[in-house]
Amino acid sequence: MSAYAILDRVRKSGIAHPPTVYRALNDLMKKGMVHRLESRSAFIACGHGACDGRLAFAICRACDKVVEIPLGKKEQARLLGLAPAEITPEQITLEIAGVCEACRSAQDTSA
Amino acid sequence: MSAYAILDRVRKSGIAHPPTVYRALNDLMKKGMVHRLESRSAFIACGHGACDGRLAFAICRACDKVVEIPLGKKEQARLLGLAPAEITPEQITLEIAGVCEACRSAQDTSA
DNA sequence: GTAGGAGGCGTTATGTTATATCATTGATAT
DNA sequence: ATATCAATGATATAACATAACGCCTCCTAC
Repeated sequence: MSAYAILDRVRKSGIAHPPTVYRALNDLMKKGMVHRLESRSAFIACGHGACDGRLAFAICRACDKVVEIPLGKKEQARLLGLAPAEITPEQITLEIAGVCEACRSAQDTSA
Repeated sequence: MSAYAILDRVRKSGIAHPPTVYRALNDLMKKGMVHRLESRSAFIACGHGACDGRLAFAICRACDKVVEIPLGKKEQARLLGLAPAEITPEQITLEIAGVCEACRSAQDTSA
């Protein structure tokens, strides 16, 4: 969901302004309960309640379905290792866009 | 640079409105001459004139310096392979945030 | 050559995402 | 009780992006 979609939802249950929503999202992200999809400027509730490790995401470009991909230590290390010597890596953003099974089927049908 | 930073620059050399800039950026991106940094909502000129292959980026969180990281076929395949069976992967977004050497030194000095 | 239409470009307007800033409330120590 | 500071609430605006329209050019058919 976008931050403003969230805002619309919570308005019904009380007051809410953009900064309130963003503050809540930031807190939840610190706790690993919400993740941000950089390539979509959107947010998603963690499917596991809370994640500690780093995650990648697979995102359907048609229906926006998102699948979390936990990154093992080896994968994390490998990804961090891609950074040039000049930049000490700290954080990984990995998002894989594609088409999910359902949308691919729908596409075939319409074609 | 952000799209609006570009806009400010080109205003001096004539007319420019946001859609003009975004259209130009989109064309240049198709040609591989400009890349978009999803995690920053910003754009960068390709350091190589033009890239055909997929790229990752390393970005200094302090000074916004960006280093392009060409992804070899093996790395691309490995990254695409992280996608779950449910989603057929098409595109990779990989951005590594960190601190560059210069900013790390500056930090040490001030500490 | 000129009427009609497709596509590109400039422009206006607006939509979407995010944060700076100030006010208010509430807890804490004295 | 009151000064102080932190957390929350609210206003306003900044930053990023695109929808939609009109004009102009260029191509084509006649």
